[in-house]
Parts: sequence; structure tokens; C-alpha cells
Amino acid sequence: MRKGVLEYCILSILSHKEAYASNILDELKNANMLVVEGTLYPLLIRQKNQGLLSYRWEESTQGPPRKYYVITEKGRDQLKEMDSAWQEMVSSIESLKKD
Amino acid sequence: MRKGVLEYCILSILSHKEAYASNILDELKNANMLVVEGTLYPLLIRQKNQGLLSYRWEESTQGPPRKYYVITEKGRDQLKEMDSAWQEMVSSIESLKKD
DNA sequence: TTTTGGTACTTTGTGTTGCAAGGTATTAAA
DNA sequence: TTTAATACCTTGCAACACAAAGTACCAAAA
Repeated sequence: MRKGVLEYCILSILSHKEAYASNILDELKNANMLVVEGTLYPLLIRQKNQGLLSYRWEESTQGPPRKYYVITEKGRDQLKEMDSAWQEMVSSIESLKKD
Repeated sequence: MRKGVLEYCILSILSHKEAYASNILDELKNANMLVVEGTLYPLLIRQKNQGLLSYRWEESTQGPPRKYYVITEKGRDQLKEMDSAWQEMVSSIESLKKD
């Protein structure tokens, strides 16, 4: 059911702050949108390849270095479009339920 | 973006009235959820195979007979679950946007 | 009677998405 | 030096949405 909404969630999360994969997984979990690693990593790579995200490496005191993802200007534009698309879809469903 | 929501839309539409493919396409179009035949027909067949829908043939004065789809009890149960799932997802997105 | 056009249903092939499962690499502690 | 924790990545699969093409029915026009 949530298919196609994950991209939107990732951009929303990263519009607030930079984060690495585990951060993002936690945020999604808190929002009741459970996702697994095997879903998230390819998705981040895809969005990076589309120019929506960039990243930087950061050392960690508790293990291997972390890849912090950062939303780009293009990503913010896309997010705005997705905000509209999402609102439209919510309205569409409402209108269907109303009949 | 709307991927995975179509099943929900179909069940919602058919919970109000029986309909054949063109009716459903029109309703989706009115709700701004444009879908094409190649998407709808396999979807209806899938839902019928899952026992969520049944259908009956009805003669038409204006062409070939029409396959009127009808939601089943199982379909109504599924619809209830999808109502909850949908509301949850809307809340999830809201909570993500709020931070 | 044959052809044409409109309506309706179906199938095939393609790209994308989400996931399970397994793999690689770094670090620190046992 | 082995183990455990953390972090990132890849592979193979099934489901989904779509474009495109195909099949079938019917009625009216040629």
C-alpha cells in the first residue's frame, strides 16, 4: 500500500536534517513506516543518482564510518512536487469515499 | 506515487455500487486518479482471484456484454483493513512532516 | 452481405519497486 | 584472534503499473 511513498518519506526526513541509513530507519519506524535495509539502501542510491541527494562520509566512534545523506536543491524542488501530489491523492481518496 | 493505492480505490468504488471497467475508469478519472485499461483489467482479475470481487455478465444495447464487478464480503473486510491502513499512512506522513 | 466504427475485455513485454537473504568491511572488546 | 556490533551493499524474486497490441461482440452504413 505504501509503495511509491517511501521516496517522499526519505526526502521529507532529509529536508529536516542530514542523516545516515540507521537514522532514517529509526525515523520511519517511529512514524510506523517500517522499512528494511534492503529497501532503503537501493532507494538512497537511486535518489542520489537522480541528483536529489548527496552525501558525505563521517567517522564514527562506534564503528565504521557513516554515509550522511543531504538533500539537494533539486531534491527540495522534487519534495515540493511530491507534497502537492500527496495532497492531491489524499483528496482523491476522500472524494472517492464520499460518494 | 499512487502505486499500491489502486486496489483500495477499486474496492471503495465497488463498495458503493456494481460497475464495469469503463465505469470504474470514469470514476477514477473524476477523482483525478487516471488509470489505463492495461492497469485496471489485470487488477480486477487479481482481486477476483483473491475472492475480493465477483462479477456477472450483463447484455448491453450498445455493444458487447459487460462484466459487472461486485464486491464480496471478503472484499468488504479487506476494504475495512485498507481504510485503517490508509489512515495510518496519512498519519505517518503527517508525523514525518511535523518534525 | 460485407465493411466499418464503436465498445469491451484480454494478453504480452518492460521497467520499477520492495523485500528477504546473504555478503563485505570497520571497529572495539573479550 | 576471535567475537559482536555497526554500517553499507548486492542479488534474486515477486508484484505492480503501463504501453501496446490483440480478440471479440454488435449495429449501422456501404
